[in-house]
Amino acid sequence: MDVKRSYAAGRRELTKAQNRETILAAAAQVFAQLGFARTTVRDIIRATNLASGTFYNYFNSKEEVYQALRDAQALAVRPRLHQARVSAVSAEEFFTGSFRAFFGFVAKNHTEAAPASERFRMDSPQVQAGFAELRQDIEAAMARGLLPAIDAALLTAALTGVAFELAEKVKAGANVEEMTRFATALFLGGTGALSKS
Amino acid sequence: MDVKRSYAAGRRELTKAQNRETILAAAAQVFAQLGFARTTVRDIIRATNLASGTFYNYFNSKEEVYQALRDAQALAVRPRLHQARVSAVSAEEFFTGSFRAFFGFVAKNHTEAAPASERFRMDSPQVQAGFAELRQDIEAAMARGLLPAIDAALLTAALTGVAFELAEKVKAGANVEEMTRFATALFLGGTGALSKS
Amino acid sequence: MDVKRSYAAGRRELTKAQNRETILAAAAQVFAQLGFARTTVRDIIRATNLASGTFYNYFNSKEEVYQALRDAQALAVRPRLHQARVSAVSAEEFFTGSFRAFFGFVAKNHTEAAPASERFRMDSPQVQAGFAELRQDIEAAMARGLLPAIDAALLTAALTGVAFELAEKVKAGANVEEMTRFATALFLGGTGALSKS
Amino acid sequence: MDVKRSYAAGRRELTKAQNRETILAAAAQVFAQLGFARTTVRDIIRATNLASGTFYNYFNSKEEVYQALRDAQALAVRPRLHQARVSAVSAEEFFTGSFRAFFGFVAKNHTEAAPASERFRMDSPQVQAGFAELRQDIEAAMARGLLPAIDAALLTAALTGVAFELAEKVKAGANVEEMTRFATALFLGGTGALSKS
DNA sequence: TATGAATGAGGCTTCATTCAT
DNA sequence: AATGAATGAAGCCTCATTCAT
Repeated sequence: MDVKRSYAAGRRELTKAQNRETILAAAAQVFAQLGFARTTVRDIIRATNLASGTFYNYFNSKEEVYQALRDAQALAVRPRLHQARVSAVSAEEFFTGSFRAFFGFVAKNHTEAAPASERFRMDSPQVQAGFAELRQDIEAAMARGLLPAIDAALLTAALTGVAFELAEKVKAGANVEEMTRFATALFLGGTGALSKS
Repeated sequence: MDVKRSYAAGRRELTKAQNRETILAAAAQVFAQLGFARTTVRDIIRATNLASGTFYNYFNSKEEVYQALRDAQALAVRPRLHQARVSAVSAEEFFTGSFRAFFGFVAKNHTEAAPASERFRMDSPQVQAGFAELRQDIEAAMARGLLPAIDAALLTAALTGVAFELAEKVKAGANVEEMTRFATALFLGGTGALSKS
Repeated sequence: MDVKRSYAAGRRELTKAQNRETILAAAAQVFAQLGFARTTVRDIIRATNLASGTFYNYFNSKEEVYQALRDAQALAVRPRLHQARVSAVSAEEFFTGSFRAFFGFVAKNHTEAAPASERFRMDSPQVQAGFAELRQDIEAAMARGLLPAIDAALLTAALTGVAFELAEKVKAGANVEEMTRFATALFLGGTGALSKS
Repeated sequence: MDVKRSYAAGRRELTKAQNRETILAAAAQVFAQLGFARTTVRDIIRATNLASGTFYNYFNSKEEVYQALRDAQALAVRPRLHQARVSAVSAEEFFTGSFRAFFGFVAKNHTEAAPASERFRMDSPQVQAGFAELRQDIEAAMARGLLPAIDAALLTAALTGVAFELAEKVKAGANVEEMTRFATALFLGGTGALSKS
């Protein structure tokens, strides 16, 4: 019976992980199709083979699923962004590396959203941590003399705004390198000017 | 009889206009508190003294109310932005005037939003028209030689992203002039650099 | 002022009658289009130029409008049916006259109903009176020796059933004379057989 | 585990079947009391111990419930009617058997309807199939020489009209045999006359 | 742990009707 | 008498969540 149990437990573990992934994959698809607001837990369940009750063994709400998805994305993209920034030896590399990594990620990972769906951004802990990390990297770069010493909070905000706005262009098919060049030049020139003002 | 009718009509229309305003005001408050997605028509109605059915004499959905709010805002702020841009005689004036008008409007008109609520943007015709106008103004400024001839679509996106992102700082209490200076310097330097790349 | 008042009163009378007719005409059309069950008072009002409140100066519900329509129809067709029956000098004339008058009326007065609409029959007082009259005419015809002395209640029911069922064929385009011949022969032969059983 | 599952499934399905029957029984009662048009889904739910949402696990609308009821009735009565007709070796048997089966069924299965409620007929597939079957049986009987060769469509309509109209008498307490005799004689004589005209 | 039917709160909307003008 | 906006009851239906199996 011990053997049986441990075997069963092993199977169960596997199934647990699989079910979680099943739900996440279904949710990613449904969110992309309907948008977050119009998606219901039922929609997610219906996109799987699982029973409605099973959902609640893994998540407590669609918000939790959404955060898990965002966290997974952030976990996937953050190290790359961070790496691009800490290894930069010039301001140009700092910006180019960051934007290229971000736009590249967006180009690869975005799914077609419903056309008229609302645009929104939910600040999950991981996403917030991502922005905090960006700011820390900026401050570190300023300390290293890579970037001029300007207001790091505002620069973070500006970078974020431009990155997300151009990301829409990328989703619409724009070229990653062109977006990267544009954003890099904008911030290179912009931070140069800010350092003198 | 004519007098009576016109008097009656006047009274009626006054009440109607008042009710419309009542609903819009309630909706603005509830949207700010709960965010658009979590707001229901019932929430809006409950924030007024009106009966549930009355809502439908004025709007067909929360989306319609939202668009009416956005349109009203856009109508209020667009002429000012447009004016600031067409009267600019230098790139600096172009950016400074635009950002100052926008941040000033945001500082005066924003309502307290729930801190972690989703951020979203609904593209009502008026809002879209506002972006189209921005782009046309940019292109006109390029034609006038005020701005260097760079990709107007990308510049529009970047301006939009920075403006909305810094607007959050303004809502959080940041100084309008400081935000204006920062954004202006960023884009002055940025567009200068882009024109040479 | 007296003159003025009486003139006004005259106008009003006229308007009153007109409004009633307006509502009845609109109701007839809407009932035909939507069926009785799916028709609402609002639908009827919307099919007129009148205000919603005005409806209640003339009728208290759609049921009342419906009865008024049925009564008007019954009033139009009953005298003809009655006349056809009392003037009959043979059983054949009795049936032929009745059916021809009924089918002819149906052919002229039916309006296209929604295809999948429910079929229903509301027994307004006038309609009930119409059936009572049929039965009386039947009994009178039996007394005159025109019809054999069989169960008048059952004969009334059978005539009614056949008449309404064949009326559907008439509405679908069947020939009035053919339906009349068929029904007449059926009841001539049928009553003959019943008198011998 | 198999045992457990099948047991559980058995229990579940039992409850499901019971709930379905509960809803159907409640609907039959409410339809009879209020008539179809005035019945709401809520009325049906209120006539059970079930929660409002439960209704929608079984039916999507009152129309669906109604069709289920009609279909069940049609399924119950059609084979008997069909059997009575195909086994008939004379016109008299054809009519007698049909009417007796139908009136007998009505006498046993009818529920008390509100007296002045509308009478209506919804043409569910099963009901339509019932009429089609009647017509086919009639045509087959004509082919066999049992019935004279007259217009089968009109005969079907006439039989239907008389059957439903006399069924009202049965519901009101009339004797099944007497109704059967009356209807049979009517159609025996009637078809005889029609064959000669 | 998985299942999936039951639950009932709560969303949306329409409607008949009232009543101030 | 006519108007038409306001009313709120009441319909419809979906949903997140529970819980017996």
